[in-house]
Amino acid sequence: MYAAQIADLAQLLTTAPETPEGFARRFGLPVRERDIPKQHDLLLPGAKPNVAHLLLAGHACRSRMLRDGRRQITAILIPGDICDPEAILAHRTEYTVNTLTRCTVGEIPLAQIATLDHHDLTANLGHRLRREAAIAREWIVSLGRRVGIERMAHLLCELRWRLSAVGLAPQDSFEMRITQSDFADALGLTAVHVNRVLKGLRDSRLIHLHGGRLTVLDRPRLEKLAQFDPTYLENWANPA
Amino acid sequence: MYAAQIADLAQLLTTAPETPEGFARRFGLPVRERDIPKQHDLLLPGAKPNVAHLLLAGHACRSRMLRDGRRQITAILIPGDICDPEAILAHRTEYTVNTLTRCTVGEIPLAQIATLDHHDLTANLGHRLRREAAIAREWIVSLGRRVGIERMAHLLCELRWRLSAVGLAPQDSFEMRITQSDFADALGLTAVHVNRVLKGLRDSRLIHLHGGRLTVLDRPRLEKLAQFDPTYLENWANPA
DNA sequence: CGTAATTTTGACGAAATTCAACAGTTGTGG
DNA sequence: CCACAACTGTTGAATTTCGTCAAAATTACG
Repeated sequence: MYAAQIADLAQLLTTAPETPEGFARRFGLPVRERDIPKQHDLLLPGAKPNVAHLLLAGHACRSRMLRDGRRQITAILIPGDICDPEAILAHRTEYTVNTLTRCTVGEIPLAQIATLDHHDLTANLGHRLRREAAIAREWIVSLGRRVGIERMAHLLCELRWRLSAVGLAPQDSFEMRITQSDFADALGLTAVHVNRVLKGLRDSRLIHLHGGRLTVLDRPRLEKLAQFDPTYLENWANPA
Repeated sequence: MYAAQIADLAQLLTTAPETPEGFARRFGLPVRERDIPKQHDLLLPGAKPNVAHLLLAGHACRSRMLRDGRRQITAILIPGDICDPEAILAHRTEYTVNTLTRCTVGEIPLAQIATLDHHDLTANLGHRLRREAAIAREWIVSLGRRVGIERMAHLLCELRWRLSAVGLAPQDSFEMRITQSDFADALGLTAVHVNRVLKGLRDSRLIHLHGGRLTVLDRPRLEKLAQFDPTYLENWANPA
């Protein structure tokens, strides 16, 4: 009975998230809204959550810490992303999720999700997981073969694209309150070097960054510098 | 009718691949064996293959090339791995797959796979894809936050673990005919630096490398240097 | 409005790259 | 089976990219 509804979940890949009430009305799934402060843990590795976490507002990340304090962010989450998609299937998280800014997350009970049509559910989640895998591959390319400024440029291109896809980047401008230190942990650089790299992009008149809002001033030139090819983000319009 | 058989496909995650005849007998799937020379393309991005490629022998990789010739390997494939798991679900490859050594691949017609129980198939493929995603996350950590020698140590720990899991690394020793230049493209380093890093590991008596065979001499110390935590590879024993 | 967090800048150092030359290995055809 | 060519591995010196340390300027926040 939920089959037609959950199939529409695909829509969440291409539209901005909404209020829990609207979500519940559209998809027949109860969502409990919760606000989390910035720089807080949302999930720990090995957790067995009984709710799925849908990011409604703010920016979060998956990250891993080495014993000596070095930290690497493995994914940046934006509104519309599910923080722990594999936990829904495997009932166990693999990583830490923490907030980068103040976040609003929607909690959907796994018991509710289990009542959905299994075929549609795995199709939708598989879809998201393949998309995330494609993004991870491109991060590997960035970290391995792009120099600092190209790496930053590529991440900004990716974020602009993804935010734009959910309607959160009008006029190539979007809210970006992530700390330079967090950018560093995502890009495999130091905070100091991130600062220099951002200055380079500003001096080249490629971006404008002020008051937590980032504007891409010259998208073609930024994408050329980053060698950004959005193919890996496209072709995900709808699950089979 | 194939349900029980394909469920056993999980076994391929934990046993060495075998001859096409044995495979066909065990799983009821026809496999055409094919030999590919080293450094050859096996799949190109955007291809719509009508067979799935199971690596039976040798080493291959997924890779991406930037316009200026820089190349990054995003995954190393060993016997038992499926080269293009998402192509089975999405009917479209996202990346290039090329051989690093001479390879034997088993080709399984997608039409045959389509006859299998859908639930078991997605469970098995989802399983593989989640495992690969976990490996990709750890590569991101390596490329972002480990220095050269740690990066190489970590990759060798990963390969030893995975090869051991399919019975191809007795006494912590395994065949490794991958070029230093290919190691470089996997680790985000230059071939020259890979050479120095390998010399460092040899001089520290952590590994022995001769005649295409790599032996881990001091596994605890190598894993400590790499901060290798195999959790991300474990817990994949069987799909749900 | 004051304190903490973050950003910015400079000087210096370490990790990795580039360039170049040479040695060793592998593969091939005569 | 040898000779040769092509590829792969090894090493040194100079250079670049990025990191570390430190301090000042700016911004965010209770």
